Amino acid sequence: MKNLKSLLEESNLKITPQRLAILKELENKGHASIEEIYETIKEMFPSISLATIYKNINSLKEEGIISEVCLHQKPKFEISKIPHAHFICKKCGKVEDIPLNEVINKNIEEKYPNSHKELYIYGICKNCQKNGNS
Amino acid sequence: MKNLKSLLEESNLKITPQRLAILKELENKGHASIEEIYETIKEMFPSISLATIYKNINSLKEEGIISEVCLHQKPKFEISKIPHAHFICKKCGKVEDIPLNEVINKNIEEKYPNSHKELYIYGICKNCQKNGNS
DNA sequence: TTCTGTGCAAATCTTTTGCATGGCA
DNA sequence: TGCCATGCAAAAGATTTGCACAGAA
Repeated sequence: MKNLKSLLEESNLKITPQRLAILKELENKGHASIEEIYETIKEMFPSISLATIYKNINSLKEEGIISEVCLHQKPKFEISKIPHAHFICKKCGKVEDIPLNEVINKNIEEKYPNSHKELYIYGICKNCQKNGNS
Repeated sequence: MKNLKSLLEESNLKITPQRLAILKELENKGHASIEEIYETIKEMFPSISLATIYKNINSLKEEGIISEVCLHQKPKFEISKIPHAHFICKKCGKVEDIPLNEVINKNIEEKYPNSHKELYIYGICKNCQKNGNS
């Protein structure tokens, strides 16, 4: 509980019971969706509003205190082809196919055998790196 | 155009101009979102409905003709920590942290230097592999 | 006391569904 | 001809916004 409070103290966000509850839930579960957070917090905190969860998740993300695990991004589609990895630009959303490197492939196969794997690398593409920062 | 038609012929789906247009758009762009598909097709095909795009994208996905690139999945959040990869179960949605393997890490760094990387491995977790197929 | 955060309600956006009509096989 | 696909409109779901009040600093 101490650590969570200090996360907020070191940011531009005020300490509120709602924010502490959200962080506590994330600490407990490791990963949680908006709904999961809402349902759990509502039990001890019946008056909390979904809008508050959304607003706080967005503030906490902007401050870098929390991260979004499945990058929220419009889903895109492609005609199915042989397995390959994807490079997805976090700024412009462009998707590039990249061949599934043998080294990576074997390495993951060792760790997660018999499992359909899909590899995504999120980054900033060459173009966006040139034109503007962050 | 010939190949696209045969994709449908070999499936349980009927050949319609709308479906061919969607596949053609995906072939041209490589990857496209629902909106992008809709906007482009509407130009030559003003009467097409967004619902038709959605329905067809879902049918084409079920037939395995197309794939979803950013797996549509409720976004989840976590307290920010040192870089690590995520294993995400495609069935139950559970997220597991996995350490960023040195081999993988270096390998990607060589290919995509100076780029904030996030690695996701989508698969079926041990639990779901046990309980039921597919 | 000041200013940010909360909670409600409404607005907006995204996706799905029902149904009558149209078109492929 | 039979049945699946389309297009419209409405429904359902997800997320954002505006505003008045409450609470943190």
